[in-house]
Amino acid sequence: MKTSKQELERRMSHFKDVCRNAELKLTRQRLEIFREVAQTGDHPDADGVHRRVRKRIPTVSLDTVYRTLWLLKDLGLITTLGFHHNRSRFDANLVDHHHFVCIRCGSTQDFYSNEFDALRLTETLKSIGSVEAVNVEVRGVCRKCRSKRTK
Amino acid sequence: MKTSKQELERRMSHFKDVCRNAELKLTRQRLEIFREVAQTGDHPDADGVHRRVRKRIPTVSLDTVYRTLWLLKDLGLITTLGFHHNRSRFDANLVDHHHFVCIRCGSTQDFYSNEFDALRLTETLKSIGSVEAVNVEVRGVCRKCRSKRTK
DNA sequence: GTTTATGCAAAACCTTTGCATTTTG
DNA sequence: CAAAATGCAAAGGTTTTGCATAAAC
Repeated sequence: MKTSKQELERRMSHFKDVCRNAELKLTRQRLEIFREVAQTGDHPDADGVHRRVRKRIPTVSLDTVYRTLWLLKDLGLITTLGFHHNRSRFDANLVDHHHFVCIRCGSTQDFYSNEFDALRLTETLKSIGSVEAVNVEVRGVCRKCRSKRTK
Repeated sequence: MKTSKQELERRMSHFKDVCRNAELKLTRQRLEIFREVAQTGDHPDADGVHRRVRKRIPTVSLDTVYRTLWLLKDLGLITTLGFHHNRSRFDANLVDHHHFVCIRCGSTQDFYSNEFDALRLTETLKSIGSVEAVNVEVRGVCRKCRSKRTK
């Protein structure tokens, strides 16, 4: 699901604010790299971001993409999610949400659930440590993959 | 939490059954690699398994450990879980459970929760695909790390 | 004895780092 | 102009692969 124009603009503007506040330079690379992650509904890896940003900035290098993505993570502008095929993947959706991961093709879709968000933390859990985030990962086979091999 | 003697024996015997069924050879390496994962309560990466197995079989190579771990996964005898520092981690606990991951040290602890297991799948979710497993990942700071830097 | 698994070494892969050059504020 | 970011190339770390040797059935 692609990000709406409105939401994208909100994210871009927040991104600029945070950069200015942190006295970070607003380079064309940073703008395009963030826009790419903020714009897409899937959860691209560094190489995917690089490939797409290169369409706008043909000379951008993969290491700049990596440096920028980790920087964005440090700034709290994006998060990382579980790997697939040994690659980190990035997500600019900061609203509480959960993931459906297809065990065949690895595609990940966001979904929302009041019930999942309302999960109470058990006593056992509290004794393990202090909780920062609860994320539900649902694994299964997505529609596309199901229709491919329906036996 | 270490696996009980009884449970370990159950796992070993299941492992042997599955191998025989698949006409796979029961080598000393396979036995010790599986035993190592089945025995421990933490969720070691390939290097960790290799290091520990080498105590019993000093000549075992890292690539055999990898090949065996992926084989065990294909056979459904172990599962992989989210990465930490770019390393795959392995888990022989096949009973429904959830994970607490420490965002500082990366240690992962299993926990059980009837409430979490009973999560109903919403309609939205059903439309995304068929569900195989629901896993809750709780991120936070574990007790050890909390006592280290209590500011 | 035949088939399969192992160990070795080298390759493949993703990610990070040092440094000269370019760009931003 | 000073400070910081980029691009390049090379290194670092994990995982995979080809092939001869060794082990299991």
